[in-house]
Amino acid sequence: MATEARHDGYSDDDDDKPIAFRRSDHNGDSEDARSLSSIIFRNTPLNRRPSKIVEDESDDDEVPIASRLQKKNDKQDSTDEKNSSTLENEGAANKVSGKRLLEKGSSADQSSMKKLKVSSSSTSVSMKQDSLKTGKQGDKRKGKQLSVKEDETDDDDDVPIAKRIKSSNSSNSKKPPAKPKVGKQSSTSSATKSKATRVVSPPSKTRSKKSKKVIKDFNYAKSSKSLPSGDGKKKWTTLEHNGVTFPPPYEPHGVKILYKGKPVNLSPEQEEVATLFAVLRETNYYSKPQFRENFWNDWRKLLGQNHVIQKLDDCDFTPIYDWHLEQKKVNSKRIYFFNDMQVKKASRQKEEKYMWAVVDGVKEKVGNFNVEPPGLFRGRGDHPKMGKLKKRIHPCDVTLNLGKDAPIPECPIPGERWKGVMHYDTVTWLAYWTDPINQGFKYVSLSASSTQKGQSDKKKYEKARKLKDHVDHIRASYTTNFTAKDVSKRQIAVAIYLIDKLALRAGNEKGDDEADTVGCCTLKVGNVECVPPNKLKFDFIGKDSIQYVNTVEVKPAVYKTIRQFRAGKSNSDDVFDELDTHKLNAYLKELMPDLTAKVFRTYNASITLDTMLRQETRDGDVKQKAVVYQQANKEVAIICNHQRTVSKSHGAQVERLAGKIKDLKEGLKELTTNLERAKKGKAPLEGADGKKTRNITPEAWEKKIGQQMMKIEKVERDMQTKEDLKTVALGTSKINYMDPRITVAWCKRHEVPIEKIFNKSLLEKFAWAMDVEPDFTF
DNA sequence: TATTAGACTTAGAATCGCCTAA
DNA sequence: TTAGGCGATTCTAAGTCTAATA
Repeated sequence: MATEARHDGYSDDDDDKPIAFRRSDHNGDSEDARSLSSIIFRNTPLNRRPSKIVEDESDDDEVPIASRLQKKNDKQDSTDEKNSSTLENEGAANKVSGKRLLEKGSSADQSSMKKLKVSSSSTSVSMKQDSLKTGKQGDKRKGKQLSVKEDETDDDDDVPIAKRIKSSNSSNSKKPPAKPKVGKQSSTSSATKSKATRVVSPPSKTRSKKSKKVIKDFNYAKSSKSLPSGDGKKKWTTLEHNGVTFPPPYEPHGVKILYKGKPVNLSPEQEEVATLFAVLRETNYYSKPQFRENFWNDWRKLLGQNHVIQKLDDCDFTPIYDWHLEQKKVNSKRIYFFNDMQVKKASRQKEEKYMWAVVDGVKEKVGNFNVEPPGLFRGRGDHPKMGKLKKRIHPCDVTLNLGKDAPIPECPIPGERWKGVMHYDTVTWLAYWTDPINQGFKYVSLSASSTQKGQSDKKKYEKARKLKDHVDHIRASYTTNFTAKDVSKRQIAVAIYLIDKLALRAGNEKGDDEADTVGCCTLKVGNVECVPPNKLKFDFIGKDSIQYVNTVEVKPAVYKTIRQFRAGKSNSDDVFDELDTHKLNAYLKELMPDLTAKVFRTYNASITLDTMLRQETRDGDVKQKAVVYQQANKEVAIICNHQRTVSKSHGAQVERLAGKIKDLKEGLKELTTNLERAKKGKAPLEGADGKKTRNITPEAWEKKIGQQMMKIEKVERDMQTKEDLKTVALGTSKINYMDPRITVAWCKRHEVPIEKIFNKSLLEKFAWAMDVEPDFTF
């Protein structure tokens, strides 16, 4: 069915291209290749995988993204067993078409499509009553409260058997300290000397009702007996850090807003919130009714019912906005003054203390040591909570995670103290507080360049590589089930097909207090249209309220099944009404250990990159090779639907380039005329600026013409690239989906300095991948 | 079995800061 | 000197997924 590929949302532009991939003359073992990578690359044993050569498939266009990429050149490489062994992708390099729309207007209405979630409030209320009564609103979350245990002796009874088995099997299950941690504060801390920080129980999902007891003395530190959550595996043995920093307190500016044209006095607290609103004047939020309503509800609480301000629409925030612009201007200029540079340096030095943690004796960078400042919630899309006031976080909201013997950091705000300290070695976070908007947790963790994150990253890509060995079987399995009698089975089969073929996200259920977005399992009838004879047209709002629009040709059995699932339902009904992500992932685990829906995205992204780089890389300079990489990166970004908004200046930039092309073309015309004149022995014409042009030989004019044409080509290429990438975000796939070892190996094979592809941050993040052999295959 | 807390990854927007051209 | 462009970095929202719990 070779023709199908042309209709399933992928183009077959490459079909008539010459077989592309040729190995560089330098293999990875060459001296050149080694010297190239002398600093970053170190040769380590090849990460070999079982050899597997798959013969051409007859039905490639029905095969999901990755496998549709061709392996034309594998045979060329077959002398290199390691390199050719695992490519299994067929057909032309396919391209997802026609889905680069940021506008959401055409998307099927997803509102009122949400399922009602069954409330557990009745049970959680009683739980709350039994639990800790610290009186802190921030402790509450979804029917659960943080507890601080009073009696720690009878711990294991509270722990489920499965968890206890795990605990006894690993050293990481060592119980948290039985003794209170009082007095573990830094000796320099005056605030914390007087008020001992509590050692509280963690936000553990293993905590049972029995453990939830009221702490009588807030200042009395207690150890936690609750077992940690996370995956239960030990993440560290010793952990030290200096806590987190807080934004400076609000400094009132005294600029008055106008109410019905008259200046109004505001208290510092009221002014602070008014300023948070005023500075957003040039954003889309400012005019959104939902944003304004939520802001007004929260601001009004601060103003009080009897305040002179009774209506938001009668407020004029211009004076504060102007003040804000002025401040911005002043601040941008201040940097040029020596004193301000000094101030900046000093503040950096102050931050330095919080930038690092010591994990098992190794100094690691902390990712986000600054606590989020107060603000107005900026939920994406049509988030029902947008505009709500995000209150200021204080040290008493923040719980730290530290090694048992680590000193408790001094609280950075004099007179205040941490909410608590725990010693929770099966999680990676260093601190957390409760998100005042969504009652979830906000974590402070190590940076992306840390060993911990690196290992986790590597594990992720190894799992995706493993999928390659199972994917044929998985595809055979879901294909068989397209016609299963059992509806659930059929729904699982079709859902996995879509996840595999289109790299859709799993699609968890969402609540009414979240933006109305969908993924595969939550697709509504209105999101999928059947276009005869066998195409599906998708139009829905996905993660981050980014629209996904795509029309693809699918297997007739899939088309028929989707039509059945839609039959007799309204637009707001679920397509997969017998399916959720739990069932889907449970099924995937039967096919491959630890397999979940998201692994398909990583797999498809990485295999697409690997295959495209092998096919498309030609001899040429580094710049040309970098363009090939960018093209492959773009392909992956399109598959994953990674979009960005068009920059405000895009139009002007393109216009400028168009003007440049026009000028260059006029110049070319002049050059051609002068060439003709030179051939006839005539002097060249005057330049456009009226200046006399030097008389040169026809050969010299020809050379100039060649150079001019190259200039034109370059600017035209730049303009095209700019246009092509105006809505495509390349970074997300580079950071999260494409196995960095593919990139590193390709750089080694083709003598492209890795710095041309990875910036400083990525080099640090992917340090674990730098040793890969040049013949690494995903 | 369904629900959801908790921990983590993934995501686009906003901001920063360096460079270049006018 | 300034403005603008643009890649890098920071910020924090919004997903996924596991396992406890009702």
